Amino acid sequence: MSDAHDVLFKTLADPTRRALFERLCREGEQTVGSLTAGAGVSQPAVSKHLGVLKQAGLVQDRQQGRQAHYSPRPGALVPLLDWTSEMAGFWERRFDDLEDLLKRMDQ
Amino acid sequence: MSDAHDVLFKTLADPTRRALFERLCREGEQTVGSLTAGAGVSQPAVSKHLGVLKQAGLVQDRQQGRQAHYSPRPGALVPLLDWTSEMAGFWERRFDDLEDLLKRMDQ
DNA sequence: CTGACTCATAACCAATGAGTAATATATTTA
DNA sequence: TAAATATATTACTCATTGGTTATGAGTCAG
Repeated sequence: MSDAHDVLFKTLADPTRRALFERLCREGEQTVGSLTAGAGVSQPAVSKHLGVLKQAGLVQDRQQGRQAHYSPRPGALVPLLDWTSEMAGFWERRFDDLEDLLKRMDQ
Repeated sequence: MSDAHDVLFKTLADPTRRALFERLCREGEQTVGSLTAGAGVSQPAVSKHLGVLKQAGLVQDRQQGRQAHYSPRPGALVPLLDWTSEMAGFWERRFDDLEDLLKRMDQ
């Protein structure tokens, strides 16, 4: 029952977590320490959020010594983009139908 | 602190609620009764979800006698589409930069 | 007017989840 | 080896929320 959309929406619904993901998208790969500075929460909280983001396939990590470098995973947002476009598309189509109907009635 | 993206993601994060919105997008305007049939939950639950969707600007309602007709609100998904495109765009840009760098190194 | 019908609201319960402090693990440095 | 550093994990608390049943408010039919 719990499809890809579910995981994506749930993961991005939390503002702290979404902010972390945004920073990674804007600024590229960063360590947990760097991300913790600026996030308004503790280091364990950041670690947990990164774990959730990783589980959702939104980020990947690379271990280097005692530091963990996280970066956004390209393509992870595609299902979200698809879903949104599809939903918007349904309305568009119905709007076209309505316009067609009105045009036909206008004749 | 709680911006439009927050409301949209939080609202769409619940699968039951997202399913209701999807049905409205696919099939167009429907009454609460019609929506309750098929949603796996009680009528009050559906009403509450519709209230949240309405609060988020994702749907609108129209009263007709004792029935409430709900329909998706066009344009409500635009901020979501924008955000997703923007995030995907950041990676794109960085990817281009990387390619440029590799090309320059190749010379 | 009365009873049936449609939907919203109220009151409550159980589960989820985001946060914390404390601690464990692993790596670098002195 | 011992201390310091970087991150993950554990155990816990607290607020939020999605679900329920019961009921209220409004509308239509007999």
